[in-house]
Amino acid sequence: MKWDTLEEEPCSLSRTVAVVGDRWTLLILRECFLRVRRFEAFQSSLQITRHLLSERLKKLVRFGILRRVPYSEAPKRYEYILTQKGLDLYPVIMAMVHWGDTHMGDERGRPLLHEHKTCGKLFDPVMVCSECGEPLHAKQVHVHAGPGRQEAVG
Amino acid sequence: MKWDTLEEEPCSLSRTVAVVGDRWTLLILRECFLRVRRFEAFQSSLQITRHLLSERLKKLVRFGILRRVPYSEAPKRYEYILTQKGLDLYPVIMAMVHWGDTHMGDERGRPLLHEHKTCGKLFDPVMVCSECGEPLHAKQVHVHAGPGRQEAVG
DNA sequence: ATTTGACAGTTCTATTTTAGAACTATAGCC
DNA sequence: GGCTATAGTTCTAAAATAGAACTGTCAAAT
Repeated sequence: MKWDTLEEEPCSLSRTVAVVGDRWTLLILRECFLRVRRFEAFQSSLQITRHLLSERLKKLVRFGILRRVPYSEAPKRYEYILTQKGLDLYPVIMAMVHWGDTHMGDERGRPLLHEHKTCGKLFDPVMVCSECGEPLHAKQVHVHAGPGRQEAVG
Repeated sequence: MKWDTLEEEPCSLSRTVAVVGDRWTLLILRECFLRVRRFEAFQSSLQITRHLLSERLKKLVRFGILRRVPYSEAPKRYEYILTQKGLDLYPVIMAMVHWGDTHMGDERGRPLLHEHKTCGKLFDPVMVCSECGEPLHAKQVHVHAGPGRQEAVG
């Protein structure tokens, strides 16, 4: 497959996968949501090679998910901060965390607990229907072709 | 990094990424949710090489995300069906689809529309707090170390 | 009875990506 | 001048992926 054109496929999943669909990118985003911002900090917490980290950060900046912001003038140094587009990936990351909590746990219990500051409680993320508010399940959803596609895939 | 031990890291995101964190696996799962079940069907709709498709399907079966179910005795033929563990990946896929709809769209509009059979309406998936039901935003969440980890990462 | 086609893979080589380590560059501090 | 911190770049070796061809089973067509 031509990964360089994946982002133009008439499929929103493909387009998302084109941008964040690899191991390192997802792990880098985890660090971003844990407030990591600097090259050295990413590198040492992930043990990613400097070369790949550099590449992935450039790509995330290019797609508008991170902003490269100077924090020192001399020498010039930058940090990488989530844009709104990047912050909007939170449900993707949290959905993966929740699946891992549910299906990949061990006897030691959860690695992290999440507190919702708004209500003060420890929570799990739940995906609901924007219209009726009920939790979503794959079997209750029917897919239609939208305007961005000729015929439905299934 | 040692990808073979990623699934044992004390981090639910790492563990999830270890299983579904690559381009082909995510695309294969999309097809699964669109009711694709057979080797030839995956191969022709994704244009994935047969070798990689074979590998990825084996891996998904090994992790209990797909079940390999015979549908013909002679010749022996199998199809791949989502288990409950696999169906539980729906929020992950839908979160990615929704992000793509929101941030990677073009002038043609959405490729697919989703109808919630329960309420009959076209919807978007929304991630909410299990405790108070409010939509989740990264900045309203505070992370604590859980029992499965010694010290918090951030 | 032999050929053709469908299906579900496996095997092989060439190309691309990633890992791992070393190197570059700027500037502050001792 | 030498040491450290930070943010990269460059190089070679190893691993993963692409692309095409091949295998094996059986049914249906010739």
